[in-house]
Amino acid sequence: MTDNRFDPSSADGRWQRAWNDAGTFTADSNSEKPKSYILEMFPYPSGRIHMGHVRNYAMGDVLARYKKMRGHEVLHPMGWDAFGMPAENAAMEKKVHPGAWTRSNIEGMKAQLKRIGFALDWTREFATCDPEYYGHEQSLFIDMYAAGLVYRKSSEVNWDPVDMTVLANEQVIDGKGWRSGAEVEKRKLDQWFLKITDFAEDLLSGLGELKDWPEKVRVMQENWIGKSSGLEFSFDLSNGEKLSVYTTRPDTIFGASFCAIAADHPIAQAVAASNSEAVAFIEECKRGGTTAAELETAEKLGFDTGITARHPFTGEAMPVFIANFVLMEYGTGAVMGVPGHDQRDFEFATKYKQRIARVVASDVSQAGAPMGDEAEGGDGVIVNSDFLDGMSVEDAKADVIKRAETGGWGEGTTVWRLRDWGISRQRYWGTPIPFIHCDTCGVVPVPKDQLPVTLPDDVDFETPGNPLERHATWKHVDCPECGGKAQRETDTLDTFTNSSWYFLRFASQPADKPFDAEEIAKWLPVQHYIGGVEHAILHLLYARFWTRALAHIGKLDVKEPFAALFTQGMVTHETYSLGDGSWLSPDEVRKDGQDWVTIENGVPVEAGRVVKMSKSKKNVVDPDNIIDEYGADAVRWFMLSDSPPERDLPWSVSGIEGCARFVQRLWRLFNSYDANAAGEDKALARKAHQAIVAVADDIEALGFNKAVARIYELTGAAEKAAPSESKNFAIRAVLHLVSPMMPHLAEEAYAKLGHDTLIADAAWPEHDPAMLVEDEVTIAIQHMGKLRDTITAPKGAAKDDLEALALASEKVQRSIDGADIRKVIVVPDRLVNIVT
RNA sequence: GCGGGUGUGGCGGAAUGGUAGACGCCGGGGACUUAAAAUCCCCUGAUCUUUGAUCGUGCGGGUUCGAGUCCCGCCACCCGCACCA
Repeated sequence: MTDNRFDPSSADGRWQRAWNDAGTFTADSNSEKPKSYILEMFPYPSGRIHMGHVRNYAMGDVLARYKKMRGHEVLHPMGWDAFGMPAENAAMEKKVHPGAWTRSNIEGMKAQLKRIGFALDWTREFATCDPEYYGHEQSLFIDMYAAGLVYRKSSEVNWDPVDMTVLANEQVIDGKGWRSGAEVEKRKLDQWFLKITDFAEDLLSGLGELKDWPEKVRVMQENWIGKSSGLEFSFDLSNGEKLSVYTTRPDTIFGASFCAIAADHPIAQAVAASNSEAVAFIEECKRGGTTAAELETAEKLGFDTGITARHPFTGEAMPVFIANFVLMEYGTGAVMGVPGHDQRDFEFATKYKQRIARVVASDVSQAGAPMGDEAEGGDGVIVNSDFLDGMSVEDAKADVIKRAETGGWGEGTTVWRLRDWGISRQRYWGTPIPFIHCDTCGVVPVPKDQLPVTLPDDVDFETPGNPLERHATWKHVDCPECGGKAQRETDTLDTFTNSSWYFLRFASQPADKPFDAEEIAKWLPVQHYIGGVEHAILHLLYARFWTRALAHIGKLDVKEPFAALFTQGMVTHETYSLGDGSWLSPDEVRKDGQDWVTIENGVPVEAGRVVKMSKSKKNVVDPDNIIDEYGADAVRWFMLSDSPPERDLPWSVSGIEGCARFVQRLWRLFNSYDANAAGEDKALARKAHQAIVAVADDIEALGFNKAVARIYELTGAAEKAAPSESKNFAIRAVLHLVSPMMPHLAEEAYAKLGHDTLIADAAWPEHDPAMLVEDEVTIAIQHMGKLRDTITAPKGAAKDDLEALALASEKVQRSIDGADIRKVIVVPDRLVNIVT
């Protein structure tokens, strides 16, 4: 260690050990201090920490360290979302056990995280594949079962033929498996479900209170829950049956000219039983693609069943079609067609020559106005609708619902897009569902004293499918109730279950139960939850649901687990390709003048778009290599600089070099500290006090890029100043302000200044409010709103004085050029604007 | 189509309706050095007739003494959702 250079390779590890040995970041639940729970979404142990993790955790780390400096007891834990398919895929490809693969990844990634110096409480670390953790999860699942929140039903599932597993609706993207990309098939299986729909209303209304969540995420969840209200009612059919339909526009009922049912609607199936043309049509419907582009262009197709439906008011007989645009899964799987006021119905009616009537108009006088070439969805008054004529859309909706309910042929209902959460997975590497199937007793929960139901180790992945299913002995057990021969459930829980309550286990981890409600109450809700926006719907909705469900069954007194959510942007990097579709990694190319060439043989390379770092594009930069070269603090600083945290951050070599230079620049500044210096430098002292306040405000608002800029400014000012007491104060301020971001450098300098305590334990510097105000200000002088001059005036100068000073300016007089002054606007301490 | 977001120098980006471009990167010039690295200093939105002026925050209007910021109407790009009745 020399005075002129800070050496991260020696200092980083030394301070990391010091924090570890002192237990600096171990959270004390019994502390009297105000508590802060700072959490970043825990990683899946895929193998390596990537830059996205580093950025995510650097943000949380600054918050955690800052809160600690502000006198809070901080809980900032870390663990591993360790169940999941990649481990099984690795098992198949590399012939390693999923557990061994996962454990070794955890070990490596933990070492990587430690090298970055995060202020984490490692005493609370766990992996979701620990039997202790998933055993408690099984216990909670059994509790939910007892409370009626878990049920089984035979249902058609999305079957991924490659991964050999069931997928949740959310895991099916454009009809393909989210991981394998394989075309998803439909299969009927007995499945386990969680009743998330019981909480639909609550999950929706709760969003309104999440003021510190991004608007975007709340809207996405709102759309996902998809509440709509309308009328469900039945048509009498010509074959004697009834057809139930759902509509959000009962006010347009007089505009109905046909009915349409889904291809897999029971009535459609019945028609198909005796009609081969109907069979062919239904087949065709099922073949249709489900991608956005296909749906956009897909023609509305229908098949006339020959059945008619009787209009409840007019008695008109309306044809019933099987139609390709009606979904069995939503509403009743059948709709009334109102072509005048629904675009899909309009297209359908145009093709199949159905009546297109106007029943809503801008004004009663427009009742006879012809329809245009598309449906009219707008508001207006009801026309051509008998007793509804002249009513507003809203009034007519209410009136029709009332008449239906009075007449007993329908009722006002709420329909949700949200479905119950199918949690069965035909997979090995997950939490075993703790139930036993007995021929005599049915489905029986595993007694709690027999938990955890652990995964067997001796499994093979040579054949596709679920290893638990074909294990020789694992599933064969005695029934806990009758003692007869029975079989274990071989499905495991969806991995999203594991991440639905891990934040509770971090806060409280007793051995004998999942968590302690009183301990939870000390920490929850999480004050800052930080992670990627890709979890906006699934993980965050499921976690909100679990928290509510556990509160509902009396395990908790918390409803919303995450008070504030922050979704950070991605780390991006330029891409390099040879132009033939193959990608090159950043360390295979170099810059040759303005162009890029390969290092190996100088072949020209195309520099492509700046996109998220990904293995497939090979534009990945490994944090370990960067830390080796520049040290942890430079990487942390880069992750926080420049881009606002919610936006993407483009990685660049010159950027990290700049950060590393700044580390050394700070080191030189800290070394210029002269304990014997005397005298005041009021301007510098003022800047330091202002920075103390501004950086704190910026960090609290998660404006890390702005905090960084202010630290640069204060650093620059301190560097230029001559030695003085004020300069020393400014240096100490910079040291403290930068310590959450560059903790290693800060500790090293803090020790060098003679402290034998850790700066991590130090308090945020105090500021003097009197020092925040300047005593001189620069006043802008404008003529007609255009800047003409600036003057320096004492802070708080009188308006008249400022006006006089402004008019005395030669530049201003030249600009006015003798014109009549009509008005002078004076904004104290800001500007003077002369209007002529 | 619906919903949300974003548009400011060569780049990332600052700016309670009040001096647009803070801060960083890149680039240019200089100092130190035998030389290099490191470091330090200066310049760096555009244009012009350059001690100064004009233009300039996606485009077109408006409100205002004053608009990147507020209002109206557009455009482009990004993200999410989607035959959801």
